[in-house]
Amino acid sequence: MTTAPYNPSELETEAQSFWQRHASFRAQEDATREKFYCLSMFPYPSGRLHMGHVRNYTIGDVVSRYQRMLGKNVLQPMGWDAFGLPAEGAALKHGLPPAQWTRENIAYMRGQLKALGLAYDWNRELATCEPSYYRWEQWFFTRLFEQGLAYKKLAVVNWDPVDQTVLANEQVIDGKGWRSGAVVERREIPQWFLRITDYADELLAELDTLDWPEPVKIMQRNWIGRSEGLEVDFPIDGHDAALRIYTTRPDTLLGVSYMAVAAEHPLALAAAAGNPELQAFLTECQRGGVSEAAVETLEKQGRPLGINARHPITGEPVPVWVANFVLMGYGTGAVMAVPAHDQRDYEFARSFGLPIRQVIAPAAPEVSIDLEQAAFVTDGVLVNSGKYDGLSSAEARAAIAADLEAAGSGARRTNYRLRDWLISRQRYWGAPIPVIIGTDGQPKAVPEAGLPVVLPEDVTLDGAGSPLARMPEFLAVSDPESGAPAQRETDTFDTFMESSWYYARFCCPDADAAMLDERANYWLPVDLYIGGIEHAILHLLYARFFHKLMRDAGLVTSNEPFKRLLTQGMVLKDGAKMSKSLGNTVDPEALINEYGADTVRLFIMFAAPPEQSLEWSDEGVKGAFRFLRRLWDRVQAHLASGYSAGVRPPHDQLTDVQQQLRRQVHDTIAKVTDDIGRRYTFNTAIAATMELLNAVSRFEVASATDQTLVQEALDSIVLMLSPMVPHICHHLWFQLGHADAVIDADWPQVDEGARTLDTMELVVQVNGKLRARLRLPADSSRAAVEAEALADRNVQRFLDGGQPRKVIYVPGKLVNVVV
RNA sequence: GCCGGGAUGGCGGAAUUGGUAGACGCAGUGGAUUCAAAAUCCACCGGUGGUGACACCAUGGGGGUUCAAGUCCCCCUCCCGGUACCA
Repeated sequence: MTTAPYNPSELETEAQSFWQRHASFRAQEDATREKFYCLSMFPYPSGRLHMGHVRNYTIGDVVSRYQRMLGKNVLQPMGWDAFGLPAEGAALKHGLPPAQWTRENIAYMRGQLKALGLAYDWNRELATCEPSYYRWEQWFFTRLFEQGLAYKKLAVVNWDPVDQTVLANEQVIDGKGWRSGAVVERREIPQWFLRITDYADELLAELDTLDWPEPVKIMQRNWIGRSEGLEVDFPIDGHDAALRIYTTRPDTLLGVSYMAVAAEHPLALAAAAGNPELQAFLTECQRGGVSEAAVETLEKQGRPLGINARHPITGEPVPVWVANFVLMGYGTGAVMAVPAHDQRDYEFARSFGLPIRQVIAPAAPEVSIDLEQAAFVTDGVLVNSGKYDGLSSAEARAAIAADLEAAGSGARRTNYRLRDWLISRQRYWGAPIPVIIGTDGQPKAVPEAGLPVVLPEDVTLDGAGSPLARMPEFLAVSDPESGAPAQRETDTFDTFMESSWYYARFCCPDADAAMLDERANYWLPVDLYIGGIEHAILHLLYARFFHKLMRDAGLVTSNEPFKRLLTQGMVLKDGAKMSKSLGNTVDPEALINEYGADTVRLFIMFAAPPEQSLEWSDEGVKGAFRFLRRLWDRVQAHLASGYSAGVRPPHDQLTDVQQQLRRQVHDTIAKVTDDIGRRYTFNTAIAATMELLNAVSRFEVASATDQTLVQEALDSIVLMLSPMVPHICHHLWFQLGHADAVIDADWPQVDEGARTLDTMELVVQVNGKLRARLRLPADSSRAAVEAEALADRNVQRFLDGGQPRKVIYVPGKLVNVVV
């Protein structure tokens, strides 16, 4: 009998059309069933799928299909994070409207996703650039605006003085504009914000309730950066207003040797008036990008302003400096500097010859410090601090805070590193901010009847600001209160706004009378969210915040959007991230055409565990293909063996070899279940099924019972692999004689009775070094094990006639003889 | 700069709770099959020494804790992610 060879392209098309015909992945709310909402981060439609997408979506698909086999009601949707900067870049380069470029990319990438055989409910597909989506975001913003949770204030941006436009941090390269090459300037403009800081405490506290990777939670905690400290006012000679700073180290207050303010600070501006040299320095400080990385890695520069602050305790004069590493708008735009106990202040003081005054000594006398080399930054005991001498840092913090509060020059305060979320962008390709600048100059929310504010799509970009500002048909509107002619806001939303609630809209994408309806509370929260580690802070924090806003607006009942999180690593080639600029990309589509989607999926799940970076290997892909062909051929050989599978005899009536095969089948089921269900280590799950297939290949079939056992093994392998390589398993399952599709089969059950062994293997160490192996009855007593271990020839050799000082026995595993 | 992560054979990785370092796969070597090649199958496959049994060395570098360390602690190097307007 000749059997058909493995032909992935034919078989994958067939399986996909089966799923489509049966609407297999359509998700229906059903209160009687346990739900599982599995979500992979939706893609930005950049043009083509890359391997990072393939990895992300395969992981989600494996979990979804596995959960379905456990009997859950699974929702796995897909959509498009469609607004964003690259569309504007492409528009400038190719001269076509961002909307057209975006929609063409979506159409192409949708086809690529379908070719991967992902179990999506395509009925729920959404794109954030559609008014049917962003109208609800606009509506929600108007609610936040009315509640005071959205507001406008000045903020610093990167300004390209040649292109006369605001630049994204990414568009600032070495302090210069990406297109013009002009030196970027810092400029303050009015911007929209959301009060995420109002939710800082809750965002911090509820991290503890989440089943997320600990590093991600730590990063979010550090980002929120809650601190207990003291706000201190330093009076300024010749000024009415004091200089206010915040410090978490009031214990070092007596060690202050200078103050530093931002270049935009009123004190700096006042001092520069009539001082061209200082003015030139302030202008110099305006140069360069605003990103924290750019600012913090600058060479620290400063100038004395020639004015003094008064120390709030000693009354001594403290010189005020302007410094390029202090930013206006982060905190108060001013800091106190204690060079002896802060490394950055130390380096600045060293550069500019400022005093370094020690006020903290190590609590343990044996610890020596050297202020000639570095600052001493840990807590200790106060010295050179007058009446506070001898107090511990903690005691001094309390005492100094109390004294300053009593004197009216200080106040204890909880502070956050987290800043309010800047949501306005001076860009075209985004959701218009639904605001009208009234005749009185005040911003007013667009009334509900005026929503959505539709973004005009037929535009030409020229790289100099938003085209919306030059479109009278968009700009002209009447003041919602007075009816008089007024202007629309031309800023658009940060695209993180769209990605902060799409997971909820997937639950009810067709709701046209509300942002969300009751279906959202059936599916939410997302049970498993999968995406790149690069989103560990911003996207995930914004989405958590937005969820709480929606909860407080009565739209959802849960507190958190994503119960469990899986952060996937990057896909690398030759040790570097795949990117067009490096020319090391691998096109998933070409590989699917050559080997089939199953091979691509299998390799990407096998090459590394999901959280680690994954090194691409073309040879490894071939190996994955060979394995699938071996699986295919093994099933064909089984079907052609000439024996018929029947009822399996009881385990204890099987031969040793038969029992051994069954034991491996059920050991493997147990391992794979744990690997997929708990550990998400798909690579080791695949390795275990490969070993099982190797065992089946070695197993000689010479009876109906043998055939029955091989059938059990192959059934199990196909079931366990089906989440990862669903197309080939769809066919093999039917070939193995099952009437229903493998997607509707139950996950295999472990037969514990098949796993018991009546012997155990122990390793014997002498002084922690492996010296022998023993095979003993599984029920051997400790005394019997020790006796056998000590009797071993090699163990005797290493005892060298000496007596064991101690014998450590780890039951079932190891004996360590200590001499 | 700051926050988080990583480093194991020629390569990707395994070792799940401190208990056999190198599972599984790739590459390679030898053999079978073939007119030949591809494909497939079998065997070997960290280093050094030894015919061998086996011994010693070895998980980025240095130190420590422990009967026992890839795993825990301290210090260091390099690489990666984030750093609020890339998504």
